[in-house]
Amino acid sequence: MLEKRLRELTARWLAQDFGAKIEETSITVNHTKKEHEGDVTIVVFPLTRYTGKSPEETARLLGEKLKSDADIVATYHVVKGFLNLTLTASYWLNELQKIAANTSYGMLPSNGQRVVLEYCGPNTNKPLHIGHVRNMLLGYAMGEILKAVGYEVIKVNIYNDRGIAICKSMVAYRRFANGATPQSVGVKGDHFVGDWYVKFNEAVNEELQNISDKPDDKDEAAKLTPIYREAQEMVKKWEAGDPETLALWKQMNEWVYEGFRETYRMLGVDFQKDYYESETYKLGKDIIEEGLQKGIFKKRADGAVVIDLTEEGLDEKVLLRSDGTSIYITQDLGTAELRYREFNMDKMIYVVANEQDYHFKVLKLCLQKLGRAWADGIYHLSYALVESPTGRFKSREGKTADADDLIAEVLRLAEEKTRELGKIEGLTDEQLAELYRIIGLGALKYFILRVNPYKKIIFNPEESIDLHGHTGPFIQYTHARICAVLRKADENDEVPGVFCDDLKPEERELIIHLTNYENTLRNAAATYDPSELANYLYQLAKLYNKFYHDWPILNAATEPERALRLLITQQTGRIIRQGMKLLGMEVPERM
RNA sequence: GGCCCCGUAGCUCAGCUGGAUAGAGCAACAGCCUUCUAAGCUGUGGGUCAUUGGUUCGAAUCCAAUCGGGGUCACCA
Repeated sequence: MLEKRLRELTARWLAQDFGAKIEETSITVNHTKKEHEGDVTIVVFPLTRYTGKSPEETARLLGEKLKSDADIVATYHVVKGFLNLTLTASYWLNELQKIAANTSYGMLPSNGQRVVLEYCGPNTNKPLHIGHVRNMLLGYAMGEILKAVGYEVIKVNIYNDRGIAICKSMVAYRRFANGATPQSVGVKGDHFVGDWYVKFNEAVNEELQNISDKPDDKDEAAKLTPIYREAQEMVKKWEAGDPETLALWKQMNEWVYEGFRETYRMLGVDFQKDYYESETYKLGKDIIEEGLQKGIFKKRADGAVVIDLTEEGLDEKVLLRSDGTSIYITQDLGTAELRYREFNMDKMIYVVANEQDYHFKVLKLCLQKLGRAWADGIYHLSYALVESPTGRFKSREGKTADADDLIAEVLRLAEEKTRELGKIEGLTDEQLAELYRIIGLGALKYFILRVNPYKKIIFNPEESIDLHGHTGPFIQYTHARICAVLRKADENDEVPGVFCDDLKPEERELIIHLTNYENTLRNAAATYDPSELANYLYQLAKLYNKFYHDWPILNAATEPERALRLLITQQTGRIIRQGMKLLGMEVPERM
């Protein structure tokens, strides 16, 4: 790699001419800023303490050295303490050809490591909302990026399928539905069940009016209503294994899963394994026992098991209820252990909202204290909420937060815009529907993925989904353009052979950017941040559009120029397609 | 109140382990389609990088404090 090589050469120079031993990593090699001439820049300020010379003189000496030693350096310029190197055209041409010849460019060899990636994690009492969408897009993209850099990835989902929430839907259904089904009323299963959840809350409010002398706290008051008590009863019946309750529970959850599967398919996300809280909620008690025996956990006077994390700057945390039943963290401890036994993974990533930062700190600490070496590989991919311009999306606030509605809306926008532009003659209805889907989802997915996960997203339903500028469709459009060029090139049956030996600035920049692709992937994986890839692809598309605008490709003045530009075009298209795929986005061949 | 995260152009966001005159998009205005897709390209205006202090050759970036916004501190998940 170029930067590494320059660092080595610089370090060797310092050693030979000045007897200085320095860490290669302490030498900064950057891309040269636009306003200066050059491809890469070595910052020489830190080197002056070894050379004992001024920054300018140091840069000049190093420049001379590199120019004579490294045959890839064409010229150099010194600006203050910056050494700007321009590499030879043949170096860049060679890099381009290496990329073109490498069929697995952007797919690094296996690193022998396995990662379990948990994402989505919905409750089964209501439909998916925009928060889940961010979660799923992040989780899916992260998984694909990790695969690309050499991990074996097992994506898993966890369903919170039991407890008071689903029982509320069940109670309302039993009371008011008269045996209706999603099929009978023509409603998607998860929405169907969610509607009964809403109905439950309405019923609570109605019954509340008949209760005098109720507490000020609304949640406390609700617990006094008959229908709420019925829900609590149902939780107990469920835990007791009452057949009738279990049957209804299974039926309603199955409706929900059917609905979820449809949304997953629409978003293009997948899971290799599902976990259900109803199956894992009792897990973890043996770990609690182990912790007690090792003296890491302790039993409080009231019987609850706790861990003291005050030394780590946290609090004392309850891990098991005083009545001996599991709570969230108990089962998460158990599930983690279970997964390690099943998969023997090197890393486990949880894509979960940042509200649970504290929980995952505790979880990781507990496992580490228990001596689980693999716990070091736990990473909480924490992401911030998606908010409306007026603040947090409330599930009751309306349609805008619902995942399915959101998807439908972006598809509609894509169709409207595509029709308006009218470049779609000759496409069948199926092809058109496919195109709207690709573009609409591209807009939505890119909008969410381009933002750093730890930053909150302000989502304005009216304005946020754009098809111009820094967007998914912009990148998709660039790909469609590239395809159009390549189609026409094929017709003329040209064979790229000889290349021209000088590079236009736009060509040079594109090639440089293409050579950064694998590094970007590694970075995105190491920082668990798909937005790095998203922004890289935007830069790439932008550079290509500039190049496309400024230089004729098919009608280039000379054959070597034409061949070079076609190769650049082809490789740019390839990286766009690949990178977008990792982010979960498709690219059309025309639009 | 303790702890955690965020604060960059009117709006939405980049800015890699400290490096040159802080960048994109949207919105506004002005241009570019007899040549490969104008969902594009070019230009103009727009900034006390929340504030103050510190670290050093150099700070949007690191440290501390302050001010704003959010989260969390449940035997909920």
